[in-house]
Amino acid sequence: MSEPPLRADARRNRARILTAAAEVFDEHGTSASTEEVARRAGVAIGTVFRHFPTKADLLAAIMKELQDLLATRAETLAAEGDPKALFTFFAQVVEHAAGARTVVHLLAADGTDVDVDRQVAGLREALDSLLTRARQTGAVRAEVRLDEVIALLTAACHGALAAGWAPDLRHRTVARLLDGLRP
Amino acid sequence: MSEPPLRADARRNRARILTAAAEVFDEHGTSASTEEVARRAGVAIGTVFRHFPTKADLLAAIMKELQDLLATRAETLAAEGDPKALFTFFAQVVEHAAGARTVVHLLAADGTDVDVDRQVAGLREALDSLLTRARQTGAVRAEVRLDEVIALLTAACHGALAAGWAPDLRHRTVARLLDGLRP
Amino acid sequence: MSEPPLRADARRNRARILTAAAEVFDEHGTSASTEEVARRAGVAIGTVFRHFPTKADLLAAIMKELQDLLATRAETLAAEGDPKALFTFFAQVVEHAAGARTVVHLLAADGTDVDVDRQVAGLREALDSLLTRARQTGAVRAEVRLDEVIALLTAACHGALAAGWAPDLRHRTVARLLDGLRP
Amino acid sequence: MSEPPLRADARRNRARILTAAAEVFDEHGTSASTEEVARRAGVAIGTVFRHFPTKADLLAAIMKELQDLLATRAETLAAEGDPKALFTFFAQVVEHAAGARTVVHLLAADGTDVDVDRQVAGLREALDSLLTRARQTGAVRAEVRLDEVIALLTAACHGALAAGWAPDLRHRTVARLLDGLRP
DNA sequence: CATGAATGAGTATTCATTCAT
DNA sequence: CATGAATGAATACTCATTCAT
Repeated sequence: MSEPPLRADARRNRARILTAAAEVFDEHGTSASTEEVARRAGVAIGTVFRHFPTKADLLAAIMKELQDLLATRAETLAAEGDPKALFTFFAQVVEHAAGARTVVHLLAADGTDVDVDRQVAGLREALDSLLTRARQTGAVRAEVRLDEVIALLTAACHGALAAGWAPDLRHRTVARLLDGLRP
Repeated sequence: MSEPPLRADARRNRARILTAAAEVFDEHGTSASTEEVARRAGVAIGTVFRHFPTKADLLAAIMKELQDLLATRAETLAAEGDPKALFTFFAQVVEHAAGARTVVHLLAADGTDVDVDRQVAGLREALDSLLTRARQTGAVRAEVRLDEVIALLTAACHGALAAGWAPDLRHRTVARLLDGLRP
Repeated sequence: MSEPPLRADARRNRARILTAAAEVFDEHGTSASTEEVARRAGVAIGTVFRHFPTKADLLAAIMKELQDLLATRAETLAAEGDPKALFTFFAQVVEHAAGARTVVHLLAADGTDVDVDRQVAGLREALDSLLTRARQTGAVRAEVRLDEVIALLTAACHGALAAGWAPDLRHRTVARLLDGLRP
Repeated sequence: MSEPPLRADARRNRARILTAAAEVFDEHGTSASTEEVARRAGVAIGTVFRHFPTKADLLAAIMKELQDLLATRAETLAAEGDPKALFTFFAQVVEHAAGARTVVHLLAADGTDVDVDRQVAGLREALDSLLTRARQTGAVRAEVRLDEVIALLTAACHGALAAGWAPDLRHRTVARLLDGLRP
């Protein structure tokens, strides 16, 4: 279970690769070549495969990172206790997605074999807290369920990304989506 | 502009290829091989490339067909004069998207070079009629704009497809989306 | 079952590839690269893979060809009715093996996944005829069984090839082997 | 010639690596990875290459060890004076080969660059003693020469290994081979 | 026009070997 | 000396596209 801690240079390379991969896949989609990732990271191709034995592993690792980031952000918001935190978070995630393909892949399976479902688990809990709080304070209608919220978020991210909504349209669209949750 | 009329067998082949391509790309995504399309259509690979000089051309043609289909359907609904026709159409499109990747590609560019924007034009008009009518009768809030409706539809289609929402979840999610448009 | 007949150029290429492959694998072992085979055959790499979708398929095809050759030769000898035909055939095969790795691979599995056993079937029958005849005429002891003959032939081929026996030694060794079969 | 004596742990590592390598190459053939050898030996890959600068060196070392083993065994048998010791030894070696690829590689070069000929020298002498004794006592025909015996042994080992003869077939085949040496 | 064989650049992955830690 | 991360050449296989039959 607990791997031995990585050597300093290895950890640095792992990080570099992840960063490069996120960039490359954001720019050219997940069909971009691993070689390009290696080039951008400034390492040899073998190094990429030493850290991530498979392209799918690399993709999964990117998603994991992103998931951790989002989950942390959601937890922070939840801790602050603002009843509208759900709306804030929702909008933030969509904003992020507008610029980064990867967010979208985190929220819904793509075509890749990466099993996202399991990875969304962490995010799910965070969203659940936000939703519960919003319901309790009446910011959201009582019958709105967690899976619907996730579905709407997924849809918005996909849309924002794939359709390339301009900022203004994006904001109005998200507003309409959130309107659907209000009492 | 005006191509010479195709020979009967050529026209039949063109149709077969389009049908086969729609199936194949729906099943395996746009990364499916052109060879597979040819196989399914029962023609040789050369024939596919004679009709569609590029894989992108083939994809574009599929979308064009789908666009025509949806536009027609929207116009029919508009002609019937039901104030809630917009909702009906919206739901229908999402249902279709749930089973067919291609709808999604019609509504938003992907990674392919296909210029969808121009293709959505026809659909745009049809949706505009539906929206106008819905606004006039008060089925939809006055400030809801056309681009928002398209954005929501795009998002829902992408979500339904990519996330593979089960029917129940799909219906509830679409309901929430439409709730956002109501007064 | 019955494939459509190949176009003339395709058949020519197929033959060229087989010849080239036999040469290359004889020279460098089965670990030689498919690219080298293509180069030697004067075709592009894709062509090799169009004819033989897998390296194993290519190897299998070579063996099949060789098997057919040997089986034919054995049948010819059997038809002539010489009681010592088994000895003649045995010696011939070993001579061939001395120069060509591939013979050896026909007679025994290697490390490759090629299922030789099934392929030897044809040869087996031919050898059986020769052995039966030899037993009937008393050229070979009654208790000698077919599998032993095959085993000895396998062994001799492997030895001749791998150890690179000089002609003189090869002949004497085969003589000793055959001595073991005589009454 | 005289290397500085190895440190205790270094000597232990060398031995471990040799044992592991013998196992691994027996199981997966010489194309097995050096990394796998390291893993099995419980050392890092660098350690393997420190002891054996090249994969070929590692293979050569294994063979050297095996050669010493067999030579010792042959000498012991020769010392005991049994006229049939040659047969016994022959059978033993083949039995060993049936389970261990490495024996085969000892007796004949393969595709590797290892120069086996020189290595067989020691074994040659031992076999010579056995053969001489057998000839003197009439257990073997007078005209049987040493190189033929070696060739037969080589052949049998290759056959037993590559063809995977079942025990029963193996015994009968060896019996036939030895029959060829008898008066 | 249709066919399907040929092309060849592109991709993920492996592995012997080197070298900084 | 041992470690194990980095290297990068090599390899099997795929696929859009071209073109001779």
